[in-house]
Amino acid sequence: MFEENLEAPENLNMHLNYYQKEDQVLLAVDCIIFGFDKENLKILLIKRNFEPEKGKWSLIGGFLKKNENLDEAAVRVLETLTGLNDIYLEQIHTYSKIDRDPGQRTISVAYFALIDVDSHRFDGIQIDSAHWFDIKEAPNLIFDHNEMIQKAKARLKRRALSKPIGFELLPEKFTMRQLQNLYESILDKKLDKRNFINKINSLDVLIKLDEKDMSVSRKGAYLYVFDKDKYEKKVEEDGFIFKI
Amino acid sequence: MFEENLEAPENLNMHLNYYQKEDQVLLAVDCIIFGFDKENLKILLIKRNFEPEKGKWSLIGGFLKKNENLDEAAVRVLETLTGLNDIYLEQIHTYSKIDRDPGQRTISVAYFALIDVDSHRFDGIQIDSAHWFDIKEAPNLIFDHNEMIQKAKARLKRRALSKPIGFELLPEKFTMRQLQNLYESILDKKLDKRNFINKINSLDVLIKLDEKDMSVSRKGAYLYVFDKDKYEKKVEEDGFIFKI
DNA sequence: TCAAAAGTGTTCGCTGTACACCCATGT
DNA sequence: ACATGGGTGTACAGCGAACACTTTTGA
Repeated sequence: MFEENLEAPENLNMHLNYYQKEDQVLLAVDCIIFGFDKENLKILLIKRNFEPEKGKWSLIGGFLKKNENLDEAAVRVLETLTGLNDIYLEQIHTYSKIDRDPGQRTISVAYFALIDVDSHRFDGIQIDSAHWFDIKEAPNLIFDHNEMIQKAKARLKRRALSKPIGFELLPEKFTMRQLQNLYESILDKKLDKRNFINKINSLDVLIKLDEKDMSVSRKGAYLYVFDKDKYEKKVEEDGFIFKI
Repeated sequence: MFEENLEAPENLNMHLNYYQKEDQVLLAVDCIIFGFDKENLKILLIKRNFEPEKGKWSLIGGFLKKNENLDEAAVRVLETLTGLNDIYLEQIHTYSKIDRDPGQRTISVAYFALIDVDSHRFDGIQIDSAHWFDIKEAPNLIFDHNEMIQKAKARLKRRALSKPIGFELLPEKFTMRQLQNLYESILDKKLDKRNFINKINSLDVLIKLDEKDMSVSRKGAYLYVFDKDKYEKKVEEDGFIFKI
């Protein structure tokens, strides 16, 4: 599953002699993977099938390798799990409590990732014990992973209120209702439909299509796409800041 | 993380070998120490007296030890330098570019710290090559330390706009002008005197003393103290958020 | 015809911002 | 008397928040 540790142990001893005693530590990344299924905010977890804490739910993670930086390690871990490599990733915090991992002193750098659940059907999924949980119904996790999720949720909220980050979680085409559902999930509160739409429209970064999504209502709802070019031009020109 | 290696001691050793060969790294902390001298925002730097990059300016840092977590390491580094141990500290970001330190692969966790320059006269200062620079006039730094400072400044700005963090940087008693100077330094823009005072007063977390600071003007300026109890009570009761 | 979701504007209060003059005192 | 920084209030615009009814169409 995690193949960080599969090379020959030649210069192992050298390093052992120098650093094992005082200074070197294991460095891991753990990914808080948020998803959205057009209805609710989800989080991707795996069930451990090994000891300790076997059978318990955990974040996806892996160890940093010598030839990569942390961002690259997070991308690799994510790609190993999902087969995807074009995912929004952001470093959150580094956790270092001495006994946070009962097995061995391990420092872990938490990342959060945003995925559209439906568009990415995970053909490349490597771990069949992975499961999407509604963010409200996530189980208790091992180690300090609950704490990591709390921080990631706060970060997501903050990001959603400043950058149009939500669009990373949506399919290319989406309805206003879906966008609103997403923001309600992230902010964890109900929003007024008219105020929300007025606000979004005033930002002027969406393109309304002629197409309708007929799958939910009889009347059908217009589909929109995010106009990334327009958004980036605005950021450049007037320091435009997305704010809901 | 994932310690597949905890079932039996044999297993453990096997994995230990793997880890030491591949995964262990040096972990450092670097501190961005902000100070305020009643006039301007400052940053504390030291001149390196060892290779590599000897003679260049750098942040204060040190390596994580086995018996401490990162927060404790940051406290220790700061205390070693300044003799102070009751300082506001906050983790910012972890830097891991492969060749960021030409000497050896080192991952560094950046912290920012807030100190009132005048109240703390650094009797315990250990490194005589330390120097306070005006934030606008800081020299070029080694490695990725410039980048760290940029992020720390952004974090300080954000914090100053939500929590009354500025009071960490001020002496116990301060004038409105000093508080405004501080916020102008942090936000890097001029503020309107009347609007600032009105805003601060409406927050109702300062106590106006009868005492005046006569050192600057002929008229003298009233001194204030931050009412921490009142602030904390407000946070509890009405989820009060400091916002300037 | 009815059920279920989509779509659409206006009003009001608050908050941020712009702005100018008198006060107290030491020299 | 004057120079220096301290201290004070108002008016306006823009934004967020509250709020209800009509439209569409498949069943």
